[in-house]
Amino acid sequence: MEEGRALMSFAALSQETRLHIVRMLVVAGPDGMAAGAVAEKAGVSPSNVSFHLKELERAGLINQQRESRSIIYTANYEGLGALIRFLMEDCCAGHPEICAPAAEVAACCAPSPEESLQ
Amino acid sequence: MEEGRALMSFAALSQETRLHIVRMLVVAGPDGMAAGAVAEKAGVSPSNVSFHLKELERAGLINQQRESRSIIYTANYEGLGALIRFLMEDCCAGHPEICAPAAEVAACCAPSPEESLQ
DNA sequence: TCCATATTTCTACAATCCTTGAAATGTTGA
DNA sequence: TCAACATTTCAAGGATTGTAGAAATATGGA
Repeated sequence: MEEGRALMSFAALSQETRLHIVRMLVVAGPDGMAAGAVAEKAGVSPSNVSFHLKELERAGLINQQRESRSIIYTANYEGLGALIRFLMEDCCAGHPEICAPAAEVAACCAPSPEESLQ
Repeated sequence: MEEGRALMSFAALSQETRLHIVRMLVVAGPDGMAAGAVAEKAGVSPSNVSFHLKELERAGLINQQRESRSIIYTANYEGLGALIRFLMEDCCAGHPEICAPAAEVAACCAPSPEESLQ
């Protein structure tokens, strides 16, 4: 991930409403949510949610696609993963002191491929 | 990590000079760097570097300590690690699609305790 | 075609952030 | 005590960002 994109991503996540939106969309999964639903759940006006959604998309953290009258937004897993990786290897230079705690999280949320059944 | 601190951390990292400073301090390791050295290496004025260092400290990403006339800044490994963890578990809800790539990085930069010799 | 729905774009304004240079603070050694 | 050094604080200005509401765009159905 290039630095410019990382800077945009950090800026995108540094705003409360936008951080909430990302969380909501991650939880919503591949089905995503329509802009209106996001606005309602986040408690902001349609025009305001549109402003923030655009910012998040510009940063590569969410995706959009039209579905009839609605526009459906989904979390961009690739973008979010790339940002975490940037933070670990580019920014923190892979320092074990920093990355070790993250490794624990990774270990418990990402079961190894062959035993991902339970 | 509470949300407010995460927001501050993201804001802190969303500025080019500050991102560079964090990188420099991570690389510098436990010895850290004096404010003046940071300013010179980052190519900004003393007062400007002071402004950014304060912001980074407020966010909990760096530490400071006076050493004679100089003030030595060091990366705050705990703070940086906590931010990565926040991004993985709180923000991204531990989604394997997002965290798996991070797990690879973690695996290669954090050797298991009993074989950290080579 | 016309209307209702869903969303975005535009405009204006307030708030925050970044930069700059000057002045202030704290530290050391003569 | 005084001068030099390292850094921070302050004040001012310009730039960027966030918010609100009105107007515009796109879609689908009567």
